[in-house]
Formats: sequence, structure tokens, C-alpha cells
Amino acid sequence: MEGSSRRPTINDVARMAGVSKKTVSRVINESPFVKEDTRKAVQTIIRETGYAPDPQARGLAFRRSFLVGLIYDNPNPQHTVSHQQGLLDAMAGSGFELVVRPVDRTSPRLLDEMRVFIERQKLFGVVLPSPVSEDERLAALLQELDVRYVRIGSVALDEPGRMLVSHDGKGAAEAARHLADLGHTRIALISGPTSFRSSVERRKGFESGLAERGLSLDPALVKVGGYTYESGVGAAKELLALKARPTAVFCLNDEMATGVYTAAREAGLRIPEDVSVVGFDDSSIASRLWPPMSSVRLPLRDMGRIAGEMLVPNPLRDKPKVQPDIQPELIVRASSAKVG
Amino acid sequence: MEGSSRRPTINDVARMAGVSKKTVSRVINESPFVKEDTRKAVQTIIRETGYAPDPQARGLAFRRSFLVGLIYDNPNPQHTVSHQQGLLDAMAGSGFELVVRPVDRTSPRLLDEMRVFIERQKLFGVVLPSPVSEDERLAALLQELDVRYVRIGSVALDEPGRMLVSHDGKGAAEAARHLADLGHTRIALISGPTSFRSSVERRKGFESGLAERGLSLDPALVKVGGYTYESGVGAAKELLALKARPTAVFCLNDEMATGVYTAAREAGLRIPEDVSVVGFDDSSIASRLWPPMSSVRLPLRDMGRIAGEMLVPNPLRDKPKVQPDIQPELIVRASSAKVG
DNA sequence: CTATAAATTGATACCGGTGTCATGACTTAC
DNA sequence: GTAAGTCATGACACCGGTATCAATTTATAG
Repeated sequence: MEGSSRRPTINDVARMAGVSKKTVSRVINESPFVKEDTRKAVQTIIRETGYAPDPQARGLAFRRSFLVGLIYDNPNPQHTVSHQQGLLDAMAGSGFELVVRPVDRTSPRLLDEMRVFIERQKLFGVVLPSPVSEDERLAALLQELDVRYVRIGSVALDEPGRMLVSHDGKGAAEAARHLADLGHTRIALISGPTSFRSSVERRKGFESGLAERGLSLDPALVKVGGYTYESGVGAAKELLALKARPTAVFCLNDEMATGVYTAAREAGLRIPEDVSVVGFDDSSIASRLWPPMSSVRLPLRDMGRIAGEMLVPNPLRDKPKVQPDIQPELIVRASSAKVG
Repeated sequence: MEGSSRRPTINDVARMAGVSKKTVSRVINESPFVKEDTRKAVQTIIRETGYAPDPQARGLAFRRSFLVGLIYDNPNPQHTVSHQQGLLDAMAGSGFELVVRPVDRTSPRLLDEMRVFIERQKLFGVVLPSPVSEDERLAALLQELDVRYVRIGSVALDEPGRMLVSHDGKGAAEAARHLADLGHTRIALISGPTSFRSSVERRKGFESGLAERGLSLDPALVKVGGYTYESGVGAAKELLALKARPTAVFCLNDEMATGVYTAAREAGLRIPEDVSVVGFDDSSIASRLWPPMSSVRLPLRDMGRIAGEMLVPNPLRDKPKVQPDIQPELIVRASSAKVG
């Protein structure tokens, strides 16, 4: 089996099959201009030798690599991991590889760095989870460089084939209806930084959900946090110290919602008896806290997978099928209960 | 500035500098056989044109890519993320890119898949965090393929340049001494699967730490979990139902330790008054739980960074310096207190 | 000043694929 | 049966670099 120590090249296959390397190339690339007999003969040799084309050489000739870049700058590693896993699910066995690239989206050199990264590596495609996906200059650069890309974000910023929308607003609206249906009327909101599109969308969705139940968001009950645990503690302390204390708090991510637990404990308040809490992300901590926390779940891994399917052709997955719709889902646990 | 739309190649630079492409190649590769004047002239052109060699072409000629593979199969995504971040820290600006590759270490086709992956991509190097790092067949394969690699694991399984040791045992020993010093004598252990080297090492370290204080591990107080929350709940339930109930529980990871919180609550026991808990990993949940959990911290990101420094030459980091020693550290919080 | 050694440099082949275009074989039309 | 068109294939250049080795220049020795 192991005749020579080095992997066979296209020349070896061509010689063994008694054809030119160009014909082997045609077989590899599924050119229709190959006689059936020839194709089979070549494929037999390919199978016997275990030949696989060298991605570097192929990429050099194609002027395009077989690398997909994941460009991210998410404060929540959970998001990155999940997206990455999903992407890898979709890419497994496709012959493409995933190159990960964290960036600082506030860096003035971001665009230059991205240009160099993409041009140098001649990336086949790029996946941009939020908040990087929200940078229109970056999207413009990708179009200029003629690279395939998929942006993952909470709202449609691009044409369908290039944008995967997670509809964060719908999930937030569901949370709003849930709390309203439990009888809450003084519902506080701990938002993330308004520079994040997700914060804006989630807030909008939350407000529209409240509106559906005839409620509106009291500006005095809105705090802007930084998507961190500490900022959640701080915001919750202020909210829980109010004379007209809210009976429920919705947080735009679980980190901050966890901070509400801490603040509530310090204020001597019980969850959910004194204050209901609903988070966003359904991170692993949500179900570990006591009481287990209600939270809006985004199918992050699925989103990564779908983005991958949109980007790379995968022979193992035959059906290109319609792009499934991503829907957030409210997971109701014990941290949200009837008011009173 | 932007004369032509395509990036300059080595030929452009050679023509503009009035030398052959081979000389430009020598300058790029820092060959000592280039006259100072020539080198400067070429470097000037390189700077002016913004030329950068094509990694694919270079890799093709070198028979080696500029890709580093991260091969992992860790049930705890936190570990993967942290290692990955550290690796990327070390690789930033080096010209190398990180390709991530999750695997199933129990798959019978693992070795074949790895061989194909490494040979096809002609990887420059590979990083193997535990538990993948514990597979000796894989290490043998990497040596056969003549690929640089760094194994990250709890104990030395390879020569120093190829192994980064995290000394999990020391951290576990510290936890043991900590609990013993608090007066605990009936100390339970919830272990991970013994197929994980980390479990074995942590347990050994824990036992030696107990021995230092004149204690020994009671086999009746040892449960083997699966490194999951659920297994932690199950193991803790059994332990806390014992007549001779342990006054402290050490868990070989935080997931299981979090399960002890749940089991204790269900059993009506208080932490730390009725039972002290110490975890391992110092994952983010440890400090969010109530009471905040004592846990052994491993500098995972630093480990990734050091592994990266061991693997890739980085011009931005001049000092190769001695390999720093990785030391676990016990973070004492409120879940461990004097026996009483 | 000449012979010899050492330092520089470039011509050419090659890494392992693909694109272009010409060529020969085979059909189909008349 | 011959002309024209289609199909199948290969020769050769090329993608953008590096390796080899010979050629040229410069330095050192005698």
C-alpha cells in the first residue's frame, strides 16, 4: 500500500492512468468534457493511490484559496465558540478549512488589516458574526475584493444570500409578552451598549412586545450596561433601589442578568418572588443559577452551520435546500413568575 | 499609490529593483548572501509597493504551509476558547494563520483523518491541548510526518520543546491543603473519567496534598463523574446522603462543582456552613455562583500563548526567552470555610 | 599583477496544479 | 464520400514563489 513515502501528485496519477495531467485535472474538477471510460480509469487510479490535490497548488492556479475566514470581535466567547462549531459542522469534509481571526473592530487599522488578510490568504469566503457584521465599511471592502461572505446579525443589512438574520427583536418581544402575561407592569430593561446593533434591535423588539400588551417602557426603568456582569450588578442596584421598584427586569444578555441575581441578593430581594429576571442568550450559566434563569435562546450553533452552508459547497450535503429561518426561543425557567 | 489593481508579485519587485526574482527572494528570506546595497534597494521597493509574498506560492515551493493547526476535542468549550485566544495572541503579526480542527478522539479513523489533514495542508505546526495531547499514537504520527507540534497537558509526556505541562496535580494539592487547613478531614472527591490524564493527575495531586497534612482519601468518598454538570449533581447527591457525610467536596472541574451546589440545595445543606466546595478551572461561573466558588485556576490563555511562542517564530516578539513555568493557582472564595 | 578563494547574482528548473488553444477522432449534414 | 461541427485530449505557458548550480564580481594571497 505504502509504496512511496511522499503523497502522489497529479503527475503520478496521469502517468499511471496513461493520460495527461490536464485530463486528470478535468476529472478532479468534474469537467463534462471527459469520456466516460477515461473518467472511470482516472478515478480508479485516484482511489487506488489515495491521491488528493494539493490545496496550495490548486489555490495558486485558481488565484483563490480553500480557506474560510471567521472574523470576530465578540465580547462573549460563548458566541464565538458556538458559531465556530456550527461553521465547522457545515465545513466538515468539504475540503475547506477554517481560519479564525479575532479583530478589534474599533481599531483604525481594521480595514487595512482585513484587506491584507483577505488578499494575502486569497480567502474563499468570510463569515462575520455581529458586531463585526454591522460594519458597513467592511462589507463594502469585501465586495470590492470580490470575496464571498455571510454576515450574521440581528437585522437584515444586506441581501439574503449574504446575510443571516437572527431576529433578536422577536425573542425580546417574546420575553416582553411573557413578563406582561405574568402580570408585570413595572418592567425594567438593562440594555447593552447602543453601539451594538443587537442592543438596539432587542430593545425595539422588547418595546414592541410590551406595546402588544398595552404597556410601554418607562424611561426611568431603563439602564444601559456594557454587556458585562459588573455592569449588570451596577445597573440592577440602581433599579432595585428605586422607590417604584420594578417587579421584573429584562436584560439584553445573560451576563448582566446574572448581575441582577447578585444585586438582588445584596438588596435582600428574592427571585422571582420579589423580582422576576429574564436574560438573553441562554448561556450555560442560565440553567446553573439558582433559581434557574429564564432566557431567550438564539440557536448560535445552527446559525454558524447555516452560514457555513451558505458559503461553501459541500458534496457531503447534497440538498442546498431553502435557507431555514432562524428563530429565537424563550426558555422559561424559575426566575420569572407571576407578579405579587 | 494604487497604480494597478492587483497586488505586486515578486516579479514586479525584481523588475523595479533591477535585480532577479531570486535576489528578491533572498532578501525576503534574510539570506546572508546579499550585498548591503542590494538589500536596501530591494527593501525600499518592497516598502514602496507594499509587496508581501504569497503564502500559497511560498508554501508550494517550501513544501510547507504557513498554517498552524489547533486540534482539539475538549468537552469544555472554555478551554478551547482560551487556548485559541492565547495561540492567536502569540501568532498575531507572525504571518502564520490558525486553522481550527475539532476531532473525535475516540474515532477509529482519527489517525487517518489527522494524516490527511496534516499532509494535505502541509501544516507548519500543530497544537494539541488535552485530552488529544494524551494520544501517543498521534504524537508518533506527528513525528513520522515531521511536523512541529506542542502538546499541552497535565504531565510531561514528551520532551520539553514539544510539551507544555500545566501541573494540574500541584493545583489539586493546593486545594487539598487548603481544605485540610480549614480543619476538614472527611473530604470527598468527585473525579472526572479516568481515561482523562488530567483526572488522574489531579487526583494524584489531591491525594499527595492530603498526605502532606496527614490525611488520606477515603475510597467511600470518591465518585467518578463525567466532567458534566449532571454527573456532578448525581455524584454529590450520593455523597451528601451518606451517614458519614463529607464536610468538604473537591471536584475535578467546575461543571461538576456547580452540580454540588444544586445537590446541596436539594438536600437542604448550606455552602459553606454544611459543606465546603472547591472546583477546578475557575471558569466564569465560579465567581457568579452564590456563594462564589473557590476553584483552582489554570492560566489557559497563557498556556495557549506559550504554546504558540514555542511553535512559530514571531519577529514582533524578539526575545525567545526561557519557557515560563505554568503554575495553577487556587482562587479562594466563599464556598470553602472552616469546618464547623 | 596574477591566481585562487569567497561573495554575489542570475538562468533555469521545479513545486503541483489550472487556463488556453491546437490537434486528432468522431459525428452529422449534404 | 466529403465538408463542417462537436467531442476529447494534450502541449505548453503560467500562477508566484524557492532550489540548484553556474557565472560573475570582489576580496585575499602570493
